[in-house]
Amino acid sequence: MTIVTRFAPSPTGFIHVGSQRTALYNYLFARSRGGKFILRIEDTDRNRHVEGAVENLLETLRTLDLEFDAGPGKEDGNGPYFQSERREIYQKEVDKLLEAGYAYRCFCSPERLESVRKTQREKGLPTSYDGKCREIPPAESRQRASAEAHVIRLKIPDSGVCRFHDIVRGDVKIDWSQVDDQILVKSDGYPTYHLANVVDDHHMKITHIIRGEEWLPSVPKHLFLYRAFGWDAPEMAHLPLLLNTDRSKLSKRQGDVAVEDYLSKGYLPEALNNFLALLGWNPGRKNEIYSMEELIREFDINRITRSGAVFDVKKLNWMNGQYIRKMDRSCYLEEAKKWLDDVNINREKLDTALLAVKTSLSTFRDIPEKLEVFRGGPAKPGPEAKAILEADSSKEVFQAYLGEAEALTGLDAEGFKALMKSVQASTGVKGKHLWMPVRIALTGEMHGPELGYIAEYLGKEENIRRVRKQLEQS
RNA sequence: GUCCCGUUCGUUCAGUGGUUAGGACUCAGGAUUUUCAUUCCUGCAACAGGGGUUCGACUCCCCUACGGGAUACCA
Repeated sequence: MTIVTRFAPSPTGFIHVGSQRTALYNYLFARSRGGKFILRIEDTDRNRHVEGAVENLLETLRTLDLEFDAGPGKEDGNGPYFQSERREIYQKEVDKLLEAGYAYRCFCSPERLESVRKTQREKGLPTSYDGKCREIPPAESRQRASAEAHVIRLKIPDSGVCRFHDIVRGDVKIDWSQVDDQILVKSDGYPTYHLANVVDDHHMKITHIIRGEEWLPSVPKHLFLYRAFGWDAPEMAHLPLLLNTDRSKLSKRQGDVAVEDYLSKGYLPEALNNFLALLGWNPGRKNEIYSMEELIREFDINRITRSGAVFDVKKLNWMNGQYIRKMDRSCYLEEAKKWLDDVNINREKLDTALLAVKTSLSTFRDIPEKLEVFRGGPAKPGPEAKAILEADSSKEVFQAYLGEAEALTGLDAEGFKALMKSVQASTGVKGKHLWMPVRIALTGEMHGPELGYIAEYLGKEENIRRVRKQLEQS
């Protein structure tokens, strides 16, 4: 049997990182088993329609390298992949349900429903539809349907228990009495998620549903639908939720939740995938860094964790830094150049500067700040730095430095090292006492990237100018 | 309120009856380095509580507590 999974987001404008993980797991599972991964757009809520959301979604999925085998713009005969374009299909299917008595029309107003719920809650009863329209005779129902606003509801059994198996949760049982007569078709004629997802999953031959834990309580409704239609239900795996630091459901209030937010903050898609993959699953090895190929090779749906996972940015930062450090020279430079914030930097020697800060980055957005040391003149030294500059040995170093530097034709990192070596030889000053004064003379700071890079970036003339200026001042 | 799911270091993930309870992130200390960063080493730190079952429970069962989710003409 060919495995078919799907990612079925509703296009609300951006992809939640939780959704990214769901998509990723669906993708990994399908790929690891030689199956197919499908993208379906769940746009049945017209009130939540967001312009451009689908385009953005497709673009983000592309960036994340989660390629689907069928979906919008990639038809395979089972489409269309927008639910809004599948209304005739739902209509046809729901008619069968009506015919067979598994569903019924409900003419109750939203106001009445709200008041019913309210009294139920006050009495401590589970809130659910009270079944007022359940027993309207078919003929009368049909007649009223043409004139009155109505919805179509599922006729859930009122006793017994629904048992099912979930790959992540194991055996779960829910009393049918707890299950509501779910609305299948809204008064505007659009299907609800419950109807649409069952019908589509069947028609699209989905074999495994991998989705968030919030859907677990709805499973009986879906199972009832499969049974009513006479279809086999797919296997299911309900994923644990992603949480805020305080363990509440990951929300916008407490930080970024959109994939797009993280991308625009300079996180690499690969790092994001790697990080999210390990939130709720692990291959049982000590390693933490996995390429997409490795994730596909290692992924095992039976090793998915059951409890919610806090989205820990600190670890993401570390991991992203690992990915940045691992990038080869040209890839790194190409990416890094997208993150410059102004032109106040020597373009010709930009590469030198960027390479110099590579190991200190956790995201690409750190670049402008890290590049600070390269632009403008040296900073004004602090008290501690000043003390170092004023030491006698420092003056000796500066003098020797100038003498040696003048004779040079040019200055690169390599040449700088040689230069320092010979200054050390001629002055007898070494280690910290040798390097610190030079660092401070060149940058004004006591910390920063490797000095060789800085010297190379400044060039011979500027080196001499700054050191001379320092010597004259002290 | 009702139903469902969950609970191992601060975080994340291992560990499925007998382990000095392990790795990673964070944090602290140390080494390397011209500084910072990197890298490496070391350390701190956990089985929610109570009952069972068992010769023996982090591991199995029950209860409690706590956390989360669902209870929409949203998905």
